[in-house]
This record gives sequence, C-alpha cells and structure tokens, in this order.
Amino acid sequence: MKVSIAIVDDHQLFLRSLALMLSGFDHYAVTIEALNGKDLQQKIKIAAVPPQIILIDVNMPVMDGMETTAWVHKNYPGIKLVALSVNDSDKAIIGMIRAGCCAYLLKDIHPVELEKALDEIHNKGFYNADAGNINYRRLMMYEDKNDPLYITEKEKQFLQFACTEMSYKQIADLMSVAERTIDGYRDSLFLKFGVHSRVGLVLEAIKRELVRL
Amino acid sequence: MKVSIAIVDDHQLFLRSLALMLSGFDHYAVTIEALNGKDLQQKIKIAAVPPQIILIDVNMPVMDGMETTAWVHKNYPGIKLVALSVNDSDKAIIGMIRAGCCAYLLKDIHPVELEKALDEIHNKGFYNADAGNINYRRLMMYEDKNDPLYITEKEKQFLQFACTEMSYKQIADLMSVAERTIDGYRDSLFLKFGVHSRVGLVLEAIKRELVRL
DNA sequence: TCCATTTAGGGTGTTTTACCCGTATTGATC
DNA sequence: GATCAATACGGGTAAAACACCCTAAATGGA
Repeated sequence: MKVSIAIVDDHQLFLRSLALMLSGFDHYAVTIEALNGKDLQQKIKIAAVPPQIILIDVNMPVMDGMETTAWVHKNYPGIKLVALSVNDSDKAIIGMIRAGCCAYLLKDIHPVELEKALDEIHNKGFYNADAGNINYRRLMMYEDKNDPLYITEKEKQFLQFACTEMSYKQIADLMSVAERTIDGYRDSLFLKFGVHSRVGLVLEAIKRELVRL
Repeated sequence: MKVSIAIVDDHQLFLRSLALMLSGFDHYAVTIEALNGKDLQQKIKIAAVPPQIILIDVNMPVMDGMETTAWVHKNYPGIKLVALSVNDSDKAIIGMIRAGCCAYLLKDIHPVELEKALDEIHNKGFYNADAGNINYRRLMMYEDKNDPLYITEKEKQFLQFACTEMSYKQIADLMSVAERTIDGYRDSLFLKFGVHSRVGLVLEAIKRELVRL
C-alpha cells in the first residue's frame, strides 16, 4: 500500500510537476493537489480517505501556509504536515512549526533527499535537516526576543493603513474609531518598535514583513 | 527530432521535477539542468549542441536571471530565452524582456498552457500570455512614465535619508544644503512619483528598489 | 467578585510637513 | 547676448503629525 500525499502550492507548474515526480517514487502516491488552503479544505472533505502526509507551501494567497497548517492540525491531527518553502526566514519557520508542522524543507532540496525525508517523516514522524539547512538554535533565540513583542490585530490593521498616504484622521474613519484611539495604536507601536515617527513605523513594518506592499 | 531545452533554476526540487515533466511532453527533451547562471555557462560550453530553448528563473543567487539572459543573448543569439518566474513585478518583466527574453511566464501557469507556450515560442519565436497573465499595456505605460523619470544623484541621496527618522532639517544639515533646497528635492520627487507625503515617498522608494533597507 | 490589563476616548501645545509665493546663479541653446 | 531650463535658496502659512496630559468602559483571569 502506497503512502498517500497531498500537495498544496499556488504555483501550478510546480504543483503538477512535483506531483508527477512524487508519483515516480516507489512508496508514494499523490491523492490531492490543491492551489491554496481553501482549495485543500474542499478537496480533503470530499476525499474518501484523508492523505497521510501533506506538503504545504508557506507563501500562498487566499489562505497561507500557516493558516492552512493550523487548520489541518486541528481538524485532522493524524495527518503529518511538512512545510515546503523557498523562504528560510526565521519567522516563517517558527510560524509553521508552531502551527503544527513536523518538518520544514526548503525547495532547493534534492529529489533523492526529499524521498529520504518523506520516508523518515512517515516512519518516525519527524525529519531533521541534517545538512544544516536550518539553524534551530538561532531559531530559539529569535523566539525569545520576539515573545514580548506581540502585535494585536487592530495594530496590524492600523500598520497596514499607516503604510499608505492616508492621514491618521482618514485611517480613523476607515477603522471606525476615534482619532485618539489611532493615536493609541501609534504610540503603542512606537514603543514596541523603538521608533518615534510614522516613517519609522513604515520602515519597521516593512522590515518585519508585517505589511504587504 | 525533439526540441532541446535547458532549465535554469536555483530550487533543485523544482528544477528536477520540471525537467521530468517536460521530458514527458512529446516534442521536447531536457538536455541541460543548471542551478544558476554560472552553472549554465559551464554546462552550455561543454555541451555538444546548444539547447534551442532556455527556461530561466528570474530570482537566483550567484548569477541572476537578468544577467544570465543578457549573457546567453549575446553569446548564443540563436537560442530562444523564456523567463519563468513567480515574480510579476513590472521591473522584473521589463528587465528580462530588455535583456533578450522572448516570453515571460509565471510559475502558476498550467502544464498544458506551458506546452502550448513552448510550441508557440519554438514556431513563432514569441509567446503572448493570452490568459492576461501580464498586463503589457500597463508595462508600456510604466516604461514611458519611467523614461522621463530620471532621478538625480542628489535626489537619490535625499531619498536614502528620507527613509530614516530624520527630519528634513537634519537631512539638510547632513547634505550641507539649506532646508529649502531639501524642499525642492522633495517636491520634485513628489511630482515624479505621483505622491504627496513623505510616507508615499518612502513607499515608492522601496517599491522601486531605489533605497537599501 | 475584584483587580489588572487592554481598549477606547478626550484635551492641548509643539514640531514637522506640505505647499504657496518668490529670487539668484549657472550653463546650454538659439 | 538673450532666453530658457535647471538648481539652490528664502519667507510664510495651514494642516498634519507628534508628545504628553488625562478618564472610562470592557475584558479576562485570580
């Protein structure tokens, strides 16, 4: 019996060709190909048997890797989740592992290595990139540093608007709160980011990838 | 006789699986797989016959898509070059086409569409994404708009400083000019970028990659 | 239930920004 | 040698943005 695999990636070309490659592996069969999290939700629901392993791309529109991983982890705890990304930023890795991934692979992995990784994930339940792909120690340090820096939903939303040419007054109207309230969000973020101007706010937001341009 | 194809992409997994898929197409054979521009240079030199089509990823370390394209276009003008990217930014597309690409495909293209595109490129010498992948009209406008958009050294220098928390007064002191002069740089850039605030300036500077963070 | 934290709101004065008016100098073109 | 464009500089004003003061309601554990 082959191990069933689902792949989620927004780049169709990669999705299809990876599926083709995996189908060439002796012990694996691709049962679901999805273009994003929402797509996966639908396809997994109508599937007779859920897949045993899901490969998830981190960067996706509609429903991104983190969200998707969290959803699967909650609703199908038996499925082994593997993050597959071009992005080796600490933030992405931490997020995916927190969301419930048991492995984080980079897209420049060699096919042979990928097969070995899948074997290990299927048998042991986890895979540790021995090639030193990822520096786990640095990851932990990063996590400590970031813990006290929690940004609320409102603040994130405000940040997004702050990265436009709107005045605070306009932002306040758009968010349906008073101008003073916006003042509060701003001051709070000034403190968290260690800046003291809107320009500083914009720069930090971009550096930390908290906003999409 | 099959049409020979080279693929250049730094993500091994994608590179290998795409090669596998293309090999499945009736009229195509992958003769070279390279991880970056330098790698391609070596492999193309030792090849008995150069490939007829090269698929090039835009974002690569070592030697990126633009550089590689320019090199192939100069040294092997007979080879048809196809950009293959996740990045649909105007700048990247313009750059690749200028460097000598005859087509720009996005990585979320469907395999069937890719085969059609290759057919067209091989027969006609070009391919126009009919699916509206890329808005060529906007591209031309962008280019036109960009031509008169020449940014002086002083303005670039000012932009760099504008992307900090310094006030205009401080920037003026640092650049050893009067505050009014800074005002001039600012107004000139406002006009060129079509913005009306310092935040807008910062955002445009980052989008156009005119400043380094 | 109470205490603490978070979230929302308000007032006020200073600094910075955006935009208006203008002039002087340079250097290239006609 | 006059004209024109580009660059640097100057003053003034209104509107943002910023900083620092404060209170009240809601939320959410102990």
